[in-house]
Amino acid sequence: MSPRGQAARAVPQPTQPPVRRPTVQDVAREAGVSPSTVSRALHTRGYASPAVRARVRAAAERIGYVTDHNARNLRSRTSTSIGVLISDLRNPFYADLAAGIEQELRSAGYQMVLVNDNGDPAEELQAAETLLAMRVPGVIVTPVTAKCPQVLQDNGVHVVCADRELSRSKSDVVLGDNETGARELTEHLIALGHTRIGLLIDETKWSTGAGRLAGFRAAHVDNDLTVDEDLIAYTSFDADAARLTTRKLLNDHDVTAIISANNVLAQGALAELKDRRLKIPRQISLAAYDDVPWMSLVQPALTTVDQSTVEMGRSCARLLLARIRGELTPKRRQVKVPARLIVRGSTGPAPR
Amino acid sequence: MSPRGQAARAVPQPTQPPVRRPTVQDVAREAGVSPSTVSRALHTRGYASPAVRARVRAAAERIGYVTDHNARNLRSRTSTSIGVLISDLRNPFYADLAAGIEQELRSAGYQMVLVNDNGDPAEELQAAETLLAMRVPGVIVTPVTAKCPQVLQDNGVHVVCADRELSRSKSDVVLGDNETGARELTEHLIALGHTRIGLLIDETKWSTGAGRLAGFRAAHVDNDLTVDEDLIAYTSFDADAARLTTRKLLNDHDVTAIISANNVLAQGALAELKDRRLKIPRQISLAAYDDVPWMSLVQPALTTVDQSTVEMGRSCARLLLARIRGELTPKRRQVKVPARLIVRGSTGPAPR
DNA sequence: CTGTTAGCGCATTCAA
DNA sequence: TTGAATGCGCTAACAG
Repeated sequence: MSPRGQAARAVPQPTQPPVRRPTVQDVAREAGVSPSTVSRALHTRGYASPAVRARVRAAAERIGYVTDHNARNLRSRTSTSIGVLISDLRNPFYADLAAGIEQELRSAGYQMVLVNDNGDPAEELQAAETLLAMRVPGVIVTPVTAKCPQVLQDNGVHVVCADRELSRSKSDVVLGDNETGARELTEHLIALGHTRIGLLIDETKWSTGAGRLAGFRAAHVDNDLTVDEDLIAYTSFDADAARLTTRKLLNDHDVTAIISANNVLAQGALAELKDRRLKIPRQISLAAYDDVPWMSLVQPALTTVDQSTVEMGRSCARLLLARIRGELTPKRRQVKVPARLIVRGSTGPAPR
Repeated sequence: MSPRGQAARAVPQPTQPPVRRPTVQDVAREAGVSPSTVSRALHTRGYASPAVRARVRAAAERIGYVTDHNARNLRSRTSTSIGVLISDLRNPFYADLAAGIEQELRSAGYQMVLVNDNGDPAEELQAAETLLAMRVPGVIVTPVTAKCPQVLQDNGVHVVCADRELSRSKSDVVLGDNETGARELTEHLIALGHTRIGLLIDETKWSTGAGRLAGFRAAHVDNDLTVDEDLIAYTSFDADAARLTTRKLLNDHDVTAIISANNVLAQGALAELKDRRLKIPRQISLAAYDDVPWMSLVQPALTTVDQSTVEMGRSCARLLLARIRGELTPKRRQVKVPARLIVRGSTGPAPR
């Protein structure tokens, strides 16, 4: 194996020759027309008499003809495969996002090539190159690095960034309303009398973390509270780390409520609270950004912000397809998907 | 839009002509060799002197050459795209399965085309046709209908059925050890003194449901208990239905424990138990087949059977690739992934 | 080991 | 409205 670079990419194996599949030639013979007529009858709008069209389709059906996308893509320099690059399929957020994307793509006749980049810049870039090789017309990505969208766009591939944007991106983007969502969540707690609220957060460089933090701050400001910076607990992106960070937060400070910035961190926070046998919400309130199913199953159910993740995915797909079809002005589009506060049992009045 | 049939399939839009990308010709010129030498230097093993190979790769890198998969696939009659057909990406079971598949495929240089068929035979079949059009060499499917694997195989596409098999399938298959898993889970309850155990199950026609039911029965037989058929509560496949079925089960029978046959049904069962304020496991024990993350988060955490779902996905991919590469004898392969009992807090001694 | 030739299956010119 | 000719970009034969 070569060490690196594009030549390292795997290549088709000497697979046993697949069965010979019918071609337009075969259909043409069967229908008694020319190959080009078959092509037009099957796909192009206009340019084929209804009679011929019917005959050709019948013939195609009869002999089991199925268009060869490779040939079609090669010739027409288009493709109906769309690349989707996400960070972690096992995280319900990304799974929902992908589900929304796939649904919309499929109903428009497109296919989804899904790559899990594990949030790793190298894998993300490698994936981008694979998608370039596939000549996909567009990619939806939850970006890790600006370089990935960059490379794709430099090669004429349309890009929609999903969930977050990095610095000054030139691509279309679909974002959740992180600031509003976080503000409402924080205000909900403040309204319950909480003044010492811990924020468990993993990153603030992406627009997601930055927005949620901003909303958290804004809620304080709007209510004449000052944010105690020590209550902003920066942690790593996994549940175990979140648990340890929560432990430290509770040891060092007397917070009456905790907000976790996403669904994964919430797992860690909840685990720690349960471990300490703290009564929720009597002794401490817990709330989470990014509602996922388990949050309704625990007792008490968690107060959360629902990001409409599936809809976010659908939006991404719709936007990308519109772009590909040339239905949009050159101006960069930014779509915002609403965030919705869902109050459940895990938040209550602040203990005195 | 035409009503149905293959001609209805969407076709590439008149997208704006993409940027012109470098071809082997360009690389050849840049490196001062012939196109075929470029091809060999870049991909084929052997048949190119190290010097030339290096020169070609450097040239390719320099001008930003990226292989065109469409052209390559067309010419070589192979493809590195693999179809994956699953029922519900939002269900963590399928998400994990897909994640395992993708991981293994990607590390072997293959791409995953993911289709969510929603457990619908029509969508499944439609997806199969799309994958035929893409000329994928193989497909991994959690089958809904026997027709789907059938159609694919008839067209020379290798198929691996994942998680379950339908009737006498001719395809390779990767299954969980449902019978053993369910037996161990049931025996665990029996050992705790339970004799009236409810089984919440949605289907018994697929090998999954049938296997789990068989394991449930076997455990009873092995322990000289007779299965009360009324305690086998057949339900629909969603959580809400499971909840209603659980309600009925509890109303009509005095079970001391409930086993749910999968992770979705467990949601319904748990919801109903909580709604009734039943103390778990003091008043009733609850156990679930198919461990997913939330089951460790609820209080008490659920006793489950872990299906090694990600590993199951990896196995599927490995098996399929081996088949594609022709490394396997013609004989149909059946891989069994172990099931593992995980005892947590939701199961306890039977109340007297 | 390398270059030349040919053609994968299709959609698109252009003529008729 | 249809048919004939062309070539998308690549790799498999073959010859050298």
